[in-house]
Amino acid sequence: MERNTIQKEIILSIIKKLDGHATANEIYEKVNEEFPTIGKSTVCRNLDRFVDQGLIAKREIPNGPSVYDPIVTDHYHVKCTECKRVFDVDMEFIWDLESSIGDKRGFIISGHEITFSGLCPDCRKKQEHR
Amino acid sequence: MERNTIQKEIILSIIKKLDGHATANEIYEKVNEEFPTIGKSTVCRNLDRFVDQGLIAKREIPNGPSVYDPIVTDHYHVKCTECKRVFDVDMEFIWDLESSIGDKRGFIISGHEITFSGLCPDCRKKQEHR
DNA sequence: GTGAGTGCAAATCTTTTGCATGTTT
DNA sequence: AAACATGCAAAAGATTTGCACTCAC
Repeated sequence: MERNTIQKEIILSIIKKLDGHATANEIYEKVNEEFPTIGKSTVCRNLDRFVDQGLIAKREIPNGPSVYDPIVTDHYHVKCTECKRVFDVDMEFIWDLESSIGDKRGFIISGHEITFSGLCPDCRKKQEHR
Repeated sequence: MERNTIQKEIILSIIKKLDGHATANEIYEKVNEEFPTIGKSTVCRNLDRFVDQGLIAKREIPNGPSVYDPIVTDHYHVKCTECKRVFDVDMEFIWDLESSIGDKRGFIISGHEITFSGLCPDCRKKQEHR
């Protein structure tokens, strides 16, 4: 049977409070401020558990650490090529995207991710100032 | 001035010979068979250089090592949820996908990747045998 | 001869794992 | 008390970097 611990409570409350997403490490650091003895592995383990339970979503990002998201509905992301931060994209989710695949060659498709790359407003401004 | 070395020649010929893609490590191992003294960092450095030169493409895969691809034209990929291997998808590249984004919020979009997830035929068969 | 390129080891970064200890039920 | 969860440190996997040495030019 699953047990309730203070660690879980704090980790979950930190994520639910996010306005965007955060990496496991960022979450660890925030949790650490409130609860300095917590271990990074506890954070990672619980994040994965919350994902399994459907409480939060894990967004796997090309060439970078995954981010955890309090919003579990499917949507897409942009990753800034400069600062590597990840943001939500304002775009309809394409539910039937897999129907665009011609020959599936025996694959059973279960989902998809779209990650745009681009320059975020902050980094663009920094570049203009040069 | 850029110099020609045997290492570069071998690495490039190995990739160009691939029928799919391979991770830096897989390429390193193949190169190592022909040229046992080569270092892994030389392989990684040269792969990145070839990408910059447009000779090959680097495909960044969610939650896994990037794969290098002798085919530089844009296309999409499927990653098997079991064996984690990456395959090409038979699907038109959506050149104007970014026009589907509503509010870009100041982002300058430069590209996108779509990675499907699914079960490859090999792993499916293995599951059926149980 | 000069400096780009190499090879090695070490460092980085993210995530996972082994295990003794602590805590919830 | 028994089982589950935690905290720490170490491991694992991918990639990068520092640096002395080598070799292509």
